[in-house]
Amino acid sequence: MRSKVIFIVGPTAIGKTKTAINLAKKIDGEIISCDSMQIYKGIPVLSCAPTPKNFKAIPHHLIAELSPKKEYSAAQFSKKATSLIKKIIKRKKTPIIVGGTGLYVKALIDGLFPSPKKDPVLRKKLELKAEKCTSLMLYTELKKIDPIASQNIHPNDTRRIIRALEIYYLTGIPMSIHKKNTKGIANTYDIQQTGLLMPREDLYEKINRRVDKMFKDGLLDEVKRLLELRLSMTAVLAIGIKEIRGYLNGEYTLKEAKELIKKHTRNYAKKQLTWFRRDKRIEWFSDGKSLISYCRFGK
RNA sequence: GCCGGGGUAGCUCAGUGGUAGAGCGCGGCCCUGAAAAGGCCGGCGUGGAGUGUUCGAUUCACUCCCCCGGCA
Repeated sequence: MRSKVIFIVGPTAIGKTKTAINLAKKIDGEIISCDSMQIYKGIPVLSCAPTPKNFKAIPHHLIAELSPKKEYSAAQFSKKATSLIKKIIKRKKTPIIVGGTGLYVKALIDGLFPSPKKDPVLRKKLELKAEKCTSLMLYTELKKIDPIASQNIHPNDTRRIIRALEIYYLTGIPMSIHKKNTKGIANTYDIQQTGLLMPREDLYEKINRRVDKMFKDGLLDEVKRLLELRLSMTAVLAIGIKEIRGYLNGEYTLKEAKELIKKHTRNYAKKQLTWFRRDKRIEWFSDGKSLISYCRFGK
């Protein structure tokens, strides 16, 4: 019989962390964070990471263990998480993957094809080309070498065009061919994907309240400290950093910075919902209790 | 009360005698090594109310209502 691996996904602020901890207590699980920001050290408030108190009750992984000076990616996550799952199952515990970073979930479940890391030199070259000759030119180039992949990429989406070209130039094989050879943990384990959902209006309200609380919990000082470091390209993208920097530079008031953070977090939640809605394997629940009960006893 | 400015999308506003747009918001979508990123699509409207002029009014005229300044 295949071992069970549970996923809890959903938009930010909906209560995944709390639900996961309650579930872990009931089924003797260990939590793996599937989140592009919680991996970083020194940003507990900004990333809304579980508190050390939670850590004591339930083992947590991939939280606050990477310097914000370092980059992180779906591939790194997938690799780390796959090996953690193996270890957790060996200990006769149930892995619970919790997080809102949709691509990371997909990378883990369905796999990433073995592909080259980003090549900064080649990328720079392509970026310069895009700047000089417009992205349409790169798009035409991609269309020639990989017509299938180009169908799902918009001519304006320079970043995605560059990645597809990069893969081709580094491997000699078009991305769409690579894509057929992916294997994720879905081949090895019994995946149970669950999600939390609530009316949009309520969620936005909850997000607004949480941002207020983040400020009370010392967000401003945390970001000030962070800004003294040379942040990596990925860490610097956490919602809250550029907004607070704008305030510190005198571009707008603290109140305005706060409203911007709320807005950007709401926009982020919306994008997460679009991403997860697409995956028909997810079982949705409107509260943590019914999710937990489903994971324990089935429907 | 008088004088001036203004009432158009959820908000801020543009424009036109042939039933309306922009930015933001909001909604939908795409997606493999930056994903809290990047990209695409959608106007969501009783044009303050009414009367008149006109083939035709959101646009012109008049009356009323409401907001903002100034004078009383």
